[in-house]
Amino acid sequence: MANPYPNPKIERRIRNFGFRLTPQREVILKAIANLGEHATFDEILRDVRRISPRISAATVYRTLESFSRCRLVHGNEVAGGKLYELAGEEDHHHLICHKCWGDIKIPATTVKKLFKQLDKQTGFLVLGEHYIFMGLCPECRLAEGDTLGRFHIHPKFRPSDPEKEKQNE
Amino acid sequence: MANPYPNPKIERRIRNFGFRLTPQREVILKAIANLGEHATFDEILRDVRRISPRISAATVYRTLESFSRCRLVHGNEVAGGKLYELAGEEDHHHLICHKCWGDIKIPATTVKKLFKQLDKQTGFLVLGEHYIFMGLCPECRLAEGDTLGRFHIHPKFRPSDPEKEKQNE
DNA sequence: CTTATTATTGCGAAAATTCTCAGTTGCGAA
DNA sequence: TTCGCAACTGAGAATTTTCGCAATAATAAG
Repeated sequence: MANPYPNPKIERRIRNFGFRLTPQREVILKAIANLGEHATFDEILRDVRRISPRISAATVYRTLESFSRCRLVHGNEVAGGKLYELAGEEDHHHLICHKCWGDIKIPATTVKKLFKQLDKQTGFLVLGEHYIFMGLCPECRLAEGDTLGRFHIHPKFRPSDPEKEKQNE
Repeated sequence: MANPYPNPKIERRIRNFGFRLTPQREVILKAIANLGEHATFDEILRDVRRISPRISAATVYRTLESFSRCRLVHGNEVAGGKLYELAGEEDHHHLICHKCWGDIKIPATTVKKLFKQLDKQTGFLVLGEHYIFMGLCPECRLAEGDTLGRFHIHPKFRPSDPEKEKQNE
């Protein structure tokens, strides 16, 4: 999607951290970009293998870790599993509804105010630029009834999900 | 520490969610309470086995999951691993310094303001009551130099940590 | 271009986590 | 108290994730 691999900014970032550019990493980065906002490990591996079937799972795990370290991708634990996303130009956070799993993206500036206040009160400097806040979106708030309390599992991580079945063939 | 097991509030919570009280869960809950603020799975399992050596790891995994669902414990991904803590009376959040790993606890009310603002702007109702914000504590901010950028691993999860060695014998 | 250094890779093994299943047992209802 | 349902447990299998290692190849220096 955004930031295809041959990108001087990205290359510089990787090298600045002492990491190296390899063909495998090119494929993996492209896969994450293609998959959009929130990709699971399985989705990434599948996409990677479509291009280069010989890339090992271990390499993908390790690359994801490396990319996280140089903040090229964000890896976030969400309701039962980890979701990856390419770190774009503008910092942002997510509001994810744990009922319909809708995702509202908010600019980092909205949250900056809180962080400034925390700084004033405690002297602590918050550095993360990609937090996920769980809760209820406007629609689900109205159509409420049960939810509150129960902890739902993200559809992508549910064992018997129609979405997942499709991909398994 | 707080909230030892024979506790009507806790029992009610568990049953309200359709979960059951068992001797194993009593031991596990006590272990988490004993271990204090942030316990790893290994620490919990070790503590549990000291009391009841026959409790299986699978049971501990499953119990931790169940307790999380009824919000009796908070499980949080922190720099390379998951840390568990008993959900106490007062909701709170954590500011963790990724340099010295100090932990500043802040009352939930401090963050409520942000959530209210998010509500006003988007209509989204944030429900989480136990977020962890990573960054730099007042001391490490001054003594800075390198850090920024690099992603550190929490001491409890470092493969060759003196802390961990002690326990392994 | 050549060379030395060292991060990276793929493989198989190891470790961690989840799952399956048959037997138990908590607990609500009678 | 007894009964019956369904949640829970332990053991082992299955799966996922990490690790160790020898071979490879990206990078920087000459």
